[in-house]
Amino acid sequence: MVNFREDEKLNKLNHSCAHMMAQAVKHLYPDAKFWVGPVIDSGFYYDMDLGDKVLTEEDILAIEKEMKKIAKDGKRIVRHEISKEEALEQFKEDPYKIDLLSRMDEEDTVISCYTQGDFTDLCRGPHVDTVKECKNFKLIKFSGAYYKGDSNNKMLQRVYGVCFETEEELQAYLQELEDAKNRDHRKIGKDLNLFMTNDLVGKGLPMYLPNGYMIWETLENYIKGKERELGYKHVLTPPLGNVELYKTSGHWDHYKENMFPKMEVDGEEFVLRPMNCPHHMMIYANEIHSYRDLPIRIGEIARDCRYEASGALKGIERVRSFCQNDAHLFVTHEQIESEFKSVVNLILEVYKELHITDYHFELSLRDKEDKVKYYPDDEMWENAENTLRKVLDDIGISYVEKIGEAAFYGPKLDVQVKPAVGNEYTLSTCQLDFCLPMKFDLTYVDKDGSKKTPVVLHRAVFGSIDRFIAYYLEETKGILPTWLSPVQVNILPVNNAYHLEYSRVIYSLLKEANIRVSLDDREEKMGYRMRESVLKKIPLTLILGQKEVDGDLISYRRYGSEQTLTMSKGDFITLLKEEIKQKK
RNA sequence: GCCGGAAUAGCUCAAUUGGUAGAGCAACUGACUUGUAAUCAGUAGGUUGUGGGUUCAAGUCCUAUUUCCGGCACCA
Repeated sequence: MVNFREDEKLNKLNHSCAHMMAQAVKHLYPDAKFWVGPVIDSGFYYDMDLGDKVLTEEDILAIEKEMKKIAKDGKRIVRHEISKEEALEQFKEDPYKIDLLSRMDEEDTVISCYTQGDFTDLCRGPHVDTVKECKNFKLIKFSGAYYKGDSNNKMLQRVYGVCFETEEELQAYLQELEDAKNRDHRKIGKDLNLFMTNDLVGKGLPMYLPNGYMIWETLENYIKGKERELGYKHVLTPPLGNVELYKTSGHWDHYKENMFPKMEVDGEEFVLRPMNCPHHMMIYANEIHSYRDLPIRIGEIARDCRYEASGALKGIERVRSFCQNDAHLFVTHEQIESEFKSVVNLILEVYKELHITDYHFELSLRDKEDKVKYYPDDEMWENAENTLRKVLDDIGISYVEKIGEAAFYGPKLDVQVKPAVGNEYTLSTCQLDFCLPMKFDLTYVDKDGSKKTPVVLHRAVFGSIDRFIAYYLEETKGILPTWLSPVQVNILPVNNAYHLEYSRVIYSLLKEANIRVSLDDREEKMGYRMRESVLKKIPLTLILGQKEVDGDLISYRRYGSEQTLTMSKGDFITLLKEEIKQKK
């Protein structure tokens, strides 16, 4: 999908279009005041103060109409410069402009403005030459947005739009947006009967249906297998714990607002756990460890519950109860590098095997100024951050550094992906932590007999299984590879009277070979059953009729193909087994 | 949580300015006995998310509430 911010031409065009929209809004709402109107990856927006006015669908149409008029009129966009003093004087009635001007550097004594017809706005530019060039635009969506992104502030009106050089490009883009809705995991999940929610159970609490759970279980077994190969030991811990556990870890202080409230039982206070690190810390603390035991790798498919804001909930991507594919690696300082590398390599390997290609790495660092959120130990942070940088440079993967995105206990490497609809999110993560081991007094006995504090790596390859399934459904448009498909083979007897018996034989044969197989023996026409098989996106549909019975053969049709191939039973099973093994 | 929008049969959707809640698919029954994306006929299916209100009359208007959707804020 096109990126408006990175594409130089589109960036300029969309920025100009944002100005044109502001001009149209000013025509319709003369008292309108404007905050910022940047170009973003998906187009442009403008944040506007319209007093008490809240925009409606009709208003947006009216703004579009006014924009068309302005574009048709085709005024030139003219740049001119004024001094900061002049600017302060000119915009003294506009608190938003004054705010912008006050944020500029001391050295910025000259301010640039852009004027088109009756509209002037402060702006660095650059812009296109005339508003005529902005005629191929569309306003996409609108909503309230907090002034300066702070929920304590007033809510402004934000309108999003896109602008292209040609009408054809615009239409193609709008079509892409439409198509994206069709691969939304919420739609696929409903269509394929993968998961559901129920008001009586509660919002943000998805339930996996047999098909969805088959995908879940297959992914769980896959990742646990990978982890076992790397020496992870899996454990099972309860989804709640004493609130003291979280006071000790620091999570209570940092996140109690986002936890389900504590409950009292027999004089003790419990919380549904928002994460399972503390449980794993206690498992480590359960026995004395020698330096010879490290690294110790504890893994768990662990259920956590978080009180996510109601407005944040989305399908199975953001929920209030989910399962992390979590693990904690307890290591010595010397082992940090190699273990961190091993985790990154595991992530890369899994992505490769699952054919995930559209992702990028973010190195999330602390904000040095934020003394509240981050554990106050400069040396620790410097060390941790430099270690992560070194490993990433060694492996040779590119990443962007994000200041202020670290966890309160340490820096982390996040793998970011973008869903069909909505904002990008973290799929996998690996976090370095010098902090929790100290808080829980974790130790190991070193060579010289002294007690040392281990370092912990928190990591999740499938951040949460729920979210991973959401992402994978969107990546594959619901057309899952055979190894992950809830039903791998669907058998259609041509005529039950003559071919059902043979179909049952093949069904048993596949079942014995551990293939997930179904037999559609309903008294319906072939076309009807074939249609359903395709709609369910079953990878392989077997057609068994007289030809197959006589020759002891099978014929199959692959999803997405109209070809039918015939081969021996044995060859088919071999082919299938290989395909599943290869995760194609 | 905040700003807006939506909610009609299991699913996808209809229902003039307020005036008898419908259709297709799915389900069920029967006929058809089938070679690659929908065989035909019939039956059943609803307190229009929920609670109040306005009205002779409410799916439609008002109000509260729940859930979902689009953004914002949040995301250990």
